[in-house]
Amino acid sequence: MIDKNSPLPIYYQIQEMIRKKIETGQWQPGDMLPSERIFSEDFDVSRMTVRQAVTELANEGVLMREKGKGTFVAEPKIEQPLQGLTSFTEDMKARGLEPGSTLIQYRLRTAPGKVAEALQTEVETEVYEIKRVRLADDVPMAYETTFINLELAGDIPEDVENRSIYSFLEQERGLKIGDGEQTFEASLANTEEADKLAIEEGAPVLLIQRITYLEDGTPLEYVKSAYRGDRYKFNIKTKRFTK
Amino acid sequence: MIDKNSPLPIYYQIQEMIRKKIETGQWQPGDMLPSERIFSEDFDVSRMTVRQAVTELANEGVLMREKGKGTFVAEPKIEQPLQGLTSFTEDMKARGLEPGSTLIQYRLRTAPGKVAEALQTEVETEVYEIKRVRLADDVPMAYETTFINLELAGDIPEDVENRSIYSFLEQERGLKIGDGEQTFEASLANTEEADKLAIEEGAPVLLIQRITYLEDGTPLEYVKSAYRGDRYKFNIKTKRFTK
DNA sequence: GCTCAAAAATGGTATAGACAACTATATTTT
DNA sequence: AAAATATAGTTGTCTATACCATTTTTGAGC
Repeated sequence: MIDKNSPLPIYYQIQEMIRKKIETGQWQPGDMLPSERIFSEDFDVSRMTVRQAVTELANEGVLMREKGKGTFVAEPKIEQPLQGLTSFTEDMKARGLEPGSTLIQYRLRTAPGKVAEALQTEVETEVYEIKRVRLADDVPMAYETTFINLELAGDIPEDVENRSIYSFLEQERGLKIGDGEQTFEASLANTEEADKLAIEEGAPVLLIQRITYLEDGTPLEYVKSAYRGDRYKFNIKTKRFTK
Repeated sequence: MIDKNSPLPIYYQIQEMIRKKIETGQWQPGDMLPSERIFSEDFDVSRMTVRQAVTELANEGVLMREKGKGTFVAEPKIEQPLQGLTSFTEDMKARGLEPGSTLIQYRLRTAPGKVAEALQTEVETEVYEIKRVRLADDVPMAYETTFINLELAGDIPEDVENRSIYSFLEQERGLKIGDGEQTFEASLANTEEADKLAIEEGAPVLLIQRITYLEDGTPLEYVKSAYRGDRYKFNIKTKRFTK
């Protein structure tokens, strides 16, 4: 199970082993892991090496340590998805609403200046421009324009409207999504937004812009969304880093 | 500098020492730190103890390690502070603006229903209610109402207006701030907000509500802020957790 | 059964040392 | 002068051990 001759560090192998046990459900949330001493005996490694593996997982929130008690599989916090980066689809589901979508525009074009800048490409780069009205329980919730780098994403079928682009790119294209940057801003609905969202011009809208990066740091998509101010609140959990 | 008889762990003392050197500018971004071996000799501690201190700081992004080269003070990524939970004061400084504050109201009162709920206390609980206009380079940026549990925070001097409440509570009260929950919402300025922010009634405002928790999970404060929509964008970096 | 004290088990901190992998510099060889 | 080689310095990984603080379990005595 642990290969001391592997080029991969032992602590890393232990980490992956633990992750797998949790992923496959062999270890359930709340379950106590073998103690560090047991671990080190079973794998014939030093306890400090086990700790190096467990410490990282504890920092990630996968495991919970309690002095004198043991190390446990952490509960998958229900709100955790919103802690990070979510698609509209995932967001609405987490709120108990049925996500939907109406495709307004779907085309390939060269990247506008701001988009090229955000995606760190040239203005000649071909990008998808996808405009959708996003529905929650069949009521307009947001008007969203997505720009995706064609080179990275490959062909995107036009029927994305009813599924999460994220899950499509992850499952069909094997892209690994990493971090994202978002900005939030309050504004008033312009004519187009008011029309698509079925609200009055000048009604409050929450503008969210997001740049999504792959795990290697390459910008994948740039999304501008206008959410109805009267129907949508964005929730996020944040962690304080000591200065 | 390092006290082996202190109740605080040695690695923690080293951590704080490094932080202070960076904060005070004695160590500048890009500077190379003394090597781990030098550190361990100078402080007469084991190298592993030094590593424990440095590892955490590297994880936080304060330091950068490069194998074969050394450990360096990380560039203070402009957006990084906003990755976590920041006070208005810290936020504005990170944007290169001079934070200021005008005290509008400062009193003790029993907690209103929503506040009691957010702070997980009873409505009879005494809380501070502090209303402040927050300035950036002397221009109104946000109108903020803070509720803080008296029992947890103890007496708060009235001159908080010119400092960060966070830093006061951390430094003077020894409270350790943990996570926070925030909601973002677009709205239109009501009469009071318009007056305090020197904008028109009905102008767009970004409403941010935040509950701040201590490390042990106890709610410490509940803050409602109205930011000028024409002057403020909230930036955040988020990380995607695999489902 | 109950209580209290002792023992065992657990994670937290710390040591002293070893070798590996990588980088930069100095030195030698060509 | 250029290239190859050695050398020193750095972080990365790992070992074996020790003691501490907290929690749980055990067991003796009642």
